[in-house]
Order: sequence, then structure tokens, then C-alpha cells
Amino acid sequence: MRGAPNVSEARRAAVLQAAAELGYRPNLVARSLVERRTRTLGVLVSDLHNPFFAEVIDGLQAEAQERGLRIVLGTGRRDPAEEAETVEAFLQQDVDGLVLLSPRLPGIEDVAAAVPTVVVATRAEHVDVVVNDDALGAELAVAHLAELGHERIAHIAAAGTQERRAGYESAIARHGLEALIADGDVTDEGGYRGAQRLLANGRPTAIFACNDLAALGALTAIEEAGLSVPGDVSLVGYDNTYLASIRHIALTSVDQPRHRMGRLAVEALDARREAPGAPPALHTVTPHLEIRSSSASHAPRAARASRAP
Amino acid sequence: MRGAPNVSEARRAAVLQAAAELGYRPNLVARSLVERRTRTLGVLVSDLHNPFFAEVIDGLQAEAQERGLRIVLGTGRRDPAEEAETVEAFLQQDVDGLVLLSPRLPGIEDVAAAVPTVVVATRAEHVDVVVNDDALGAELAVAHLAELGHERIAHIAAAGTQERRAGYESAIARHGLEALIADGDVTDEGGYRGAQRLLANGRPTAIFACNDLAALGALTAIEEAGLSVPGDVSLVGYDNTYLASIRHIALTSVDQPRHRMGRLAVEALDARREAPGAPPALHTVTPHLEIRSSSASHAPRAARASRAP
DNA sequence: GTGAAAGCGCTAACAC
DNA sequence: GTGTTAGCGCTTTCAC
Repeated sequence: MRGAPNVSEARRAAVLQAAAELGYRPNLVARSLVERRTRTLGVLVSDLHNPFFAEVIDGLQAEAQERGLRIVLGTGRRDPAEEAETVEAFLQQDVDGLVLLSPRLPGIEDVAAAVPTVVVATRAEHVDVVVNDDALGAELAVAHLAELGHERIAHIAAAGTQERRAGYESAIARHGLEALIADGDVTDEGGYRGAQRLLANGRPTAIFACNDLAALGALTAIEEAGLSVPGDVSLVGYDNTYLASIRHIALTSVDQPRHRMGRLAVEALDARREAPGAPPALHTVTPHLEIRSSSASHAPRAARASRAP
Repeated sequence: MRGAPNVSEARRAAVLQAAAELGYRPNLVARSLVERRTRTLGVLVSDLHNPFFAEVIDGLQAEAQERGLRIVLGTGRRDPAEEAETVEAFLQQDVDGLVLLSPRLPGIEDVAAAVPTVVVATRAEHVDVVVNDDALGAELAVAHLAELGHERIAHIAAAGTQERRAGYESAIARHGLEALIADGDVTDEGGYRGAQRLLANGRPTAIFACNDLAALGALTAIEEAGLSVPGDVSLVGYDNTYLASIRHIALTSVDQPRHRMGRLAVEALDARREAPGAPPALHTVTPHLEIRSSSASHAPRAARASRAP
């Protein structure tokens, strides 16, 4: 007997030893079949390449492990159809819960009806959700830049980060400034193009990008324009991934508590399992600003020679 | 009946429709139990944060999907004990094969005896292995730098990349140069410290780092020393991850065909399943050099003003 | 072609 | 405390 209730110590030892000698291994699939639960969580990652997700997964795994749950990861490579397939596979596998990291997937409610489901890092209707407060994050970024004396603070927006955009807009308005927005993407390339447009039109002295990857692209565009960061243009990202912390980059960035978000997701699943009929819960965590050397005060021309220390 | 042999068309249609209406979903765990196979591959990733692995996983997934296999990912966060646990969980789950990405795990042979196993991106004894030719990769890097006129070409070494170090040493010897090595690590931090030591002692004009992450750390150290890349010091990384391609970084790097390595791993597993007794196979793929702007010719002092385009 | 029966390795429920 | 039994949902084998 494996993890047992009332068995004599002697027998247990004997059995355990025999098991070890024979190389016996309990068959989890048989156990799952009879228990009608697999103790497994399916995690759909929209993009394995984005370090943001790796860090959320760390949190997921830590919490899952503590609760004796396994995690199986799948990815749909940002393609709705592939994501649907992956989710279907999870369902057939009989996972006990589903974590959807920034899914592109349509019809999430149907899935949620079949199995406890939580959406992370993206807002969704009629489902449990774990997100950071994007409006606050954007506000932090704008306030930081405004305090540094910037008046022309631009934003690189992207599909999927509308909340940040909205937060930016209202913060800008609150500070009595003018909104300056370019559409980009949550990628290096998208940030690059967005920044190029901003630089050509608006002469911003600061740029708040929708995420770190886009901020990196913006950094390139700024340098290619012969300008320096933060000498000529201050730059703020979002997510505070390890990319931001690489010293060659040293990007000021809004930090989402990724680890905590991962843990919250597992907790939400558990809560849902216990109260299947409860109304959808919205778990919002609080971001903070991690200030590094890509943002500096908007000093007079003479002082902005180069970025070097 | 699901994917069937001899059933009348009419019945099949009827059944399929009924299934759809009832929301019937075949139970994979029951099927696995009776079939004694799960059509699942367990993939152990040593470090989810290293983008190198994400790209290998893409290849794995593509090949697995074509063969009707599922993938479950697990990570041991570079800790041997945690890796062992993860592998044990895979075994209990009854996976049909195991892919170990740069495992730290001891006793791999025992695992391989229990289930088809392939080690990727790290050399191992008595097991099927998929690696790139590190010696050649290092040779490419050194040859490139030597051709650019560099004579003081240093290397940042790390545990786990001895082959690259050895390749570096023999290439350096072949070019009649002097080896200049600092111990570092496959991380930003490790590269930073390694480069600091090299800069303090050897006055290298070029640095070949054990991987891209370490190269980024080196980049920081170089800049902090008041030097520029590639003006004063040329820099070459290894892996050619997307980090290298970010334009603000534009790192010359040795490319491993990651996607192909992922596919090869799945193929190797299949081969092993068909011939369990065959001697361990070593699959070696060929790296190539991706040249970007972090490496340039070793020009006279006057010409090395800055890194700008 | 189609239905019935056995059994995969386990857990739970119930006797001993 | 310990042995026995039924049955999880499927595939396979063998009758029909």
C-alpha cells in the first residue's frame, strides 16, 4: 500500500522494500481511471518564447506541486485553431483544471463549462480571471515620466493590451498632457515600427511601450534615429521580464507579480472546483514600477549627451 | 466507433452525430490503460527561461504532432533532485518516451533502460543523443574573429559547455594564437563576471562567449569598462536565440538548428522503440555562424570610435 | 458486418 | 487491521 491509513509498520516496510526491489511503479493512468480525476492541470501557453510566461509558469508549478498536482503544458503558438486543438487534447486527457495564459481561443465559456478554467494575463468574460491592474500599471509609468519632467509622453499600443492603452490615455489626461499613440505589437518588430512612427511625427521625449519586447524594438529605433536613451528619449516597458534587467538594456519597466499570478491561478481553480456554480471571480494583482536607467529627467539639451554612465 | 475499419457509412454518420450532440469525448486515460501506451512524450526542460529551449520545443512539438503524439513538459529548474522527481512522474504517467533537454540528472542510463530516452543539447553516455557539433561551432567563431584580424581572442567558459571550450582551444592553437579563458556561467551574470576578468587581465580584442546569455553579460562588462562593441572588442555568442537578433543587441552568434534538433529527438525515440537493443545513437547536427554587428575587423585605434552605424 | 465478453492496473467498499 | 470484490471506460477477441 502506498500512502496508507491503518497498516502495520512492519508490513509497510516490507512492502515498500519489495516494491523497490522489483522496481514497481504505481500506474497513474489506472489510478486516474478509477478515481475520475487525474490530478493534472492543463496549461495553455500562448507563446513559449515570451519570458513573461515562463515566470508565470514557475509560480503555477510551485503552487501545483504543493497541492500534489501535476502540470502539463501545451502551446497553440498564438493560433486560435491550434489552441483549440490543444485544449481539446487536455479535455480528453481528463485534466482537472485548465489554465489559459493569454489565450487567443474563442468560446472559452464553453470550455469553462466542461472543466474548471482560469484565464491569466488577459481579460475574459464569464470565466475566472487573474490579471494585474493594467490601468494602474500604465498610470505608474506615466506618473513616473511626468515627474521626471516629460511632457510629450508617447505610447506604443498593441492588440491585447487595450487596458494599458486606456490607462495611459486617462493618466495622460489627468496630467493635462496630450496623448500620442502609435499602433505596434507585443514584439521587438512591433515596438520598432511603432517608435519609428512616433519619432517621425510627435517628437516625444518619453515612450511607454506596451511590453518589454516592444520596448526593446523601440530602443533600436531610437538609436537608429541618432538619439540616445535616456538622454534624448526615456523608455518604459511592461512586464519587467529578465530582459529588462539585463544590464546592457536596464529598462525601467512595470512589474507584474508573475509568480503570484501563477499561484493565484491554481487557487482559483481549486475554488471553482469547490463551488462550480459561483459567479466568475476576477483576481486583480497590483503592479509596481521597477526603475532602471532607461528613464531619466527631461533635462535641457546640453545635458543630454549620451547614455553612458 | 472512432477511427474505424469496417463499419457501414450510415451507422458511422449516425454515431458521430450522436456523439457530437451528446458532447461525447473519448476518454484517453481509459484508452491508454488498455493499450498500454499513452502516445505521450515527456519532455524535461532544464530551464524554461532560456529561449534556446523554447525553440527546440517548437521542433519537438511539430514532429510529435505529425506522429500523433502529445507532449507533456516538465521542468526541474536546473536542480538534479527536482529533475529526478519530474522524470519519475513521467514514468508513472507511463509516457512512451522521454526527451531530456540539457539535463543535470544523474543515472540517465537507468531511466533509459525503462523507457526510450533521448538527451538533447548535452552529451551523455549510453543513451541516444542529439547535439550540435560544438567543436565546429567554436571553430567557426574563432575562424571568423581571426579572419577579422583579431589575435587576442578570449573565451568565457562554463560548466556544461566543455566541448565549446575544447573546440575553442584547438581552434586557437590551429590559428597559432594564445588561449585566453575565464570561467563564467551560461547566464547574464556569469558572462558579466567572466568578461570583467578577461578585460582586467588579457586585453582581448574579441570575446567568444559560451552562449548568448553570457554574451549579453559580457556586453555589459565591456561597456562598463568604457569600451565599445565592436569598436574595441568584438563579441560572439552561441545559440543564436532571438536575443541575438534583437537589433539593439545584434549579436554575432553560432546557430544551432534547434527546430531540427527537436524533430531529430522524436525520430530517435521512434527508432529506439523499434530497436530497443540497438547501440546508443549519436545524432550530430551542423551549426553555422550568424554574423551581425557585434563583430568587426580589428582596426587601428583611430577607427574604433564608437559602435554606432 | 455487429454484439458480447474479457481485462488493462488500480481504488473503494465491504466483508472477514 | 487485512483479504476480497466490483468496476472505472475503453480496446480487443471471438462469436454470431
